[in-house]
Amino acid sequence: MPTAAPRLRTLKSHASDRSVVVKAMAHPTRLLIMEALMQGECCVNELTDMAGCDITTLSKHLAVMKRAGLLVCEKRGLNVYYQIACPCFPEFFRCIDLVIRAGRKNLRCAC
Amino acid sequence: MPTAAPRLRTLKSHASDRSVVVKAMAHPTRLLIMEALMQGECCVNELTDMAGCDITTLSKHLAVMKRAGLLVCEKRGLNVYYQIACPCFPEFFRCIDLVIRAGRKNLRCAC
DNA sequence: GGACTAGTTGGCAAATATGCCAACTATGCC
DNA sequence: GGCATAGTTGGCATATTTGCCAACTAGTCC
Repeated sequence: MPTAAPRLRTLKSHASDRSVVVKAMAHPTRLLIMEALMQGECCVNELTDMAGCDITTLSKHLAVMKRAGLLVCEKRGLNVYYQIACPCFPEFFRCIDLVIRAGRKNLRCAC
Repeated sequence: MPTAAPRLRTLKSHASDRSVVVKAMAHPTRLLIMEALMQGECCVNELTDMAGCDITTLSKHLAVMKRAGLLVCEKRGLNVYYQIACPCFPEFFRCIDLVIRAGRKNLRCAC
C-alpha cells in the first residue's frame, strides 16, 4: 500500500473543487460581469446591456457563477441584484494583470 | 457618438485578455500542476507520474499554461524544468479556498 | 553514427461549454 | 383578474476543449 496515494487523492479532489470555481470565472463575459460588480451591485438588465448578449445567456452565466460561490444575489421587487461574494477578487485580478504584462514569454512576473 | 462605448470596448478587450490566463488554470490537472510547482520546480516526468495522465496530455497542459504566462521553463540536460511564474498564486488559491468554504449557497466569503 | 531517454507536435474522436429560442415563474400595477 | 416587466429554465445546434495515438525533435552516452 503506497503511503503517498491518500495524500495524492486529497490533492486531486482539492484541485477538482478549485477547478469548479476557476472555471466559473474563465470566460470573457463572466470576467466583465465581475469587473462591473466590483464597482457595485447590478441587476441582470444592467449587466445584459453592458455585455451585449442575450438575457438568457447572461442569466445562465450568473447562475454558474453563483453556484460556484463567486456571486451572491438578492431579489428586491422585480429585480435581482447580484454582488461579488468575496472582497479578495480585486487582488486576484491585479495578479492576473501582472501575469499578462510579463508578456507570456518565459518571464517571471514581478508581484 | 456614445461616450461610454470606447471605455466599454477597453473593458471587453481586457476581460478577453484575462480570460486567456484564467482559462489556462481552469482544469483540475492544471491546478494540480500549479499546486505541485508551488512546492518547487518539477520536470515533465515527475508531473506526469503525479497527475497520472498521458505524457503528451500533460505536455500540452504545460504548453497552454506557459503560453498564458503562468509558468516558466528551463531545459537542463535531457529534462525540462517548469516553475511557477508568479509569487502571488498561493494568495490566489487561498482566496479560491475561502470561496469554496463559503459553501456555494449565497454566503459571502470572509477574507 | 546508433540507441536510448525526455519531451513536443499534429491529428482526430469524444466530451464539454456556449448561446439563442421558446416557454416558463414571479412581482408589480391597473 | 389581466397585463407588463424582470428573470430563469429546458432544449438543442454549434463551437471549443480534452486526451490519446503516432510521429517527431533534442540531448546523452557508447
